[in-house]
Amino acid sequence: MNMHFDLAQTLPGGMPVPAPCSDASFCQRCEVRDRAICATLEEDERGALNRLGRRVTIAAGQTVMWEGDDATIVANVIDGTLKLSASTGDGREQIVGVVYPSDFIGRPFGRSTPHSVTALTDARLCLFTRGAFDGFAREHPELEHRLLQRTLDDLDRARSWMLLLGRKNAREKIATFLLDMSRRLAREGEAPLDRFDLPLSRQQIADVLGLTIETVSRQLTDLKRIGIIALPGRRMVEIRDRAALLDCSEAA
Amino acid sequence: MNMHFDLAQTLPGGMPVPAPCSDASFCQRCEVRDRAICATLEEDERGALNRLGRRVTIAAGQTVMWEGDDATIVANVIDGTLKLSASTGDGREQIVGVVYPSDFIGRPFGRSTPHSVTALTDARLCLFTRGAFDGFAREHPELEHRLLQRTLDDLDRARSWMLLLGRKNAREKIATFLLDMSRRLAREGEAPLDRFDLPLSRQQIADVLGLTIETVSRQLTDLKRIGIIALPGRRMVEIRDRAALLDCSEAA
DNA sequence: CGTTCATTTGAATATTATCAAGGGTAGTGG
DNA sequence: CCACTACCCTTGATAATATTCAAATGAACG
Repeated sequence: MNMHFDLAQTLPGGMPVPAPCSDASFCQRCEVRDRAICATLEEDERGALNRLGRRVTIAAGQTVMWEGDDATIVANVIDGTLKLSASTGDGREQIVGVVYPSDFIGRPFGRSTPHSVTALTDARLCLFTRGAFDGFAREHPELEHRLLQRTLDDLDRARSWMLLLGRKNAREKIATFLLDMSRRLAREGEAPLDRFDLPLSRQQIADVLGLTIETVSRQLTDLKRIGIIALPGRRMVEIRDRAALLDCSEAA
Repeated sequence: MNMHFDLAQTLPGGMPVPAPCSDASFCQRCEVRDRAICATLEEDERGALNRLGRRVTIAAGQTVMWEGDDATIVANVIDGTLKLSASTGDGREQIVGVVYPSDFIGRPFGRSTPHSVTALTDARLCLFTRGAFDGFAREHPELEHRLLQRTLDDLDRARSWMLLLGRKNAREKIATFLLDMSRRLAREGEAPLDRFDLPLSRQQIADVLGLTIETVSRQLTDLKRIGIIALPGRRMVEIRDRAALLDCSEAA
């Protein structure tokens, strides 16, 4: 059961597609209005962009875009966590990014989507068709500038992750990952968390770090054994000795 | 012996800094004028940008920017090949990008440079101070758009390299690397080369692929032994069986 | 012709992956 | 409320792959 946009765009997985939100109050009530790329738009311009977008709800596990597909949609993440992933012909997977509320997903100004986008939790998106978004962006340099800033940040992050993938050992990878999570899950500008719920399963952590699930499990157990972290629940992590964990991460 | 700009900007390594090229003909004769980000600017705007830039020559091995430094300069690559690299505290290095003529380097709109930039060959740059470039870019949406496109492409490339670093074995890494080189060294839009000179030493190849120099050497020797490639010289590679090499690369 | 540096090759070792069970937990239905 | 079942995670033993250490080869340069 696929539903179709009136714009002849299709979303995989048969998720409910609400009517266009012609009501400008959508943006005024938007949870990420101060952080998403549309934050710098004037009130009336934001209204115009809003009329191009659609609020969409995604169930955990649903894939929004497939690697290699024509790039037909882009979106702001309003709520939830999603993964960006690439995979080899024989099914090995690498998670190349994890996105959170206010992040932007999809590939504007290009032909095909270079990686899959899959919801890790239930998620809500503010979805645009490529044609509509690209056109609007070209006419609004302020929006493109925000998008550029975000893309530059993403690139920095991707490249620093390349150092992890290419040159760090399992222990260092896990330590770096935990510290990164503790920072990213904290509220904007606040101190990193010492206790948090991982949004990822062990397998997904392995896919982020280029390891196997067994190695992830063993490394976490080891860090627990030596008292650097505690694991109060399947997905709960507590950093008990941040300095020691930083030592393990061996970052530059 | 460091030389200083009159704009109080410093370039490491004591490379010669020519006077500003107030002569607009610099751009008209520029080798990369049709491909660099300035390509879409109007003639007079390009002249204005030109007056902000300086032609700089870099010797092979020189580092133009250091990881973690304040981001004070950006540049177009006019000629030569440079590497972008990150490293761990104990000196392991990962090359996170290789740039060629017409590429853009540096981190606009940000505080610090996330990775080092080092010349692999002698190189010529069209160099701008951050303040001057950022200001000009903000006033020229067309330029920012080109920069956005380039950054999006770089991000795609970085992420597909993450799949290689995290999930491919040595054989696959080497095969993917050779195919990538044969494509990137071909002229824009032309068929991939079957024979080319590597711009990288064995150690640098290792740093790109997250391997050791010995593993790179062994894999190349093996590929030669089974007749998929030939190695006519230290740095020369000939692809003798592209289909087989593609098989080895196991890309999605 | 000798020196130097990059590369290749070899042998031993280390790290991580793979294969194979075994435990825990949550959710389901009796 | 208590099995039962799935699924995820952990643990153990073994194997594969790449690294490390060491030495030899070879090309480039003065």
